[in-house]
Amino acid sequence: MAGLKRRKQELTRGEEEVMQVLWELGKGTVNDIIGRMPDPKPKYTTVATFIRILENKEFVRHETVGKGFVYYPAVAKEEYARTVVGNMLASYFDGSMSNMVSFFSRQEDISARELDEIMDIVEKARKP
Amino acid sequence: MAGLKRRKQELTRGEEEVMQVLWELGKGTVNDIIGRMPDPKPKYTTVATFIRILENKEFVRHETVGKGFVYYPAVAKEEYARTVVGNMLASYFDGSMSNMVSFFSRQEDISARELDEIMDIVEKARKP
DNA sequence: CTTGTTTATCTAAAAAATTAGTAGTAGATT
DNA sequence: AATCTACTACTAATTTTTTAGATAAACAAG
Repeated sequence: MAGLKRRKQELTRGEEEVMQVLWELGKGTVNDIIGRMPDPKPKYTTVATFIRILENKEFVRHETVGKGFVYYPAVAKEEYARTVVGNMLASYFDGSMSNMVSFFSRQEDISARELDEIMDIVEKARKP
Repeated sequence: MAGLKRRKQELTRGEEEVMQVLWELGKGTVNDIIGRMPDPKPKYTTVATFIRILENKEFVRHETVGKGFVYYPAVAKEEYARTVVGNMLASYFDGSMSNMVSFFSRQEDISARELDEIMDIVEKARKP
């Protein structure tokens, strides 16, 4: 478009769904991926197309095993999560993680156990 | 598709960009919205189309002011942020906010000041 | 009151994303 | 070797999203 510009290196929803399966599997063939997808399962060629797109975007690579290909992530889930979280924080919490935590704790969307855990994590991170 | 199913009540990227402006403005005409969009600005009818879609999705409403319409959000930014964050946590952090905080504190993506702030927030939330 | 301006609605073109068919190939099977 | 099978590559149809033109209505200016 114009004012409505794409954020670079973002996956579409379909691409992301395939990546999620591949992150879970570690590696696998197209059929392995389909096997992990919920019903109704997409056709082989549909998933193969997403894989091709993901290889072009350099999110996926493959190696030849026997007659066919085994695909695996070229971008770690954690690495992509950073992008996603960064965009989300920028869009909704002024780029600040503490703003986000603050909002959710006010909303009581975080359980007492979660709060305890966050407390521990932050304490440890502060004095290493 | 099939295995690749849409998450309900999610906005497309273009729709979301218009919503962001409307959330920022509180309320405004189509031209007000265009005025806040980055160059190159979209055409009037482009934004008007997104507004119509957003009204159908009940994310936006309007009132008549003078000759034209003034649009305003029907869904608060915070409310939609919950959906977005919820989906993100489910996809990348096993649904757990503390997992997310943990990951980012390990990555040293959170500054010392942010950690202090989160500490304060969590402390206060724990004993009200 | 006629002409220009603004703006909402309707329609549709263009682009992007999703889905899937077909063909070609290499290896397995009889 | 001829056939069958499983797979990748290529192509394309379909659907969704994005973009914007054309039309019509309301109002303002001369």
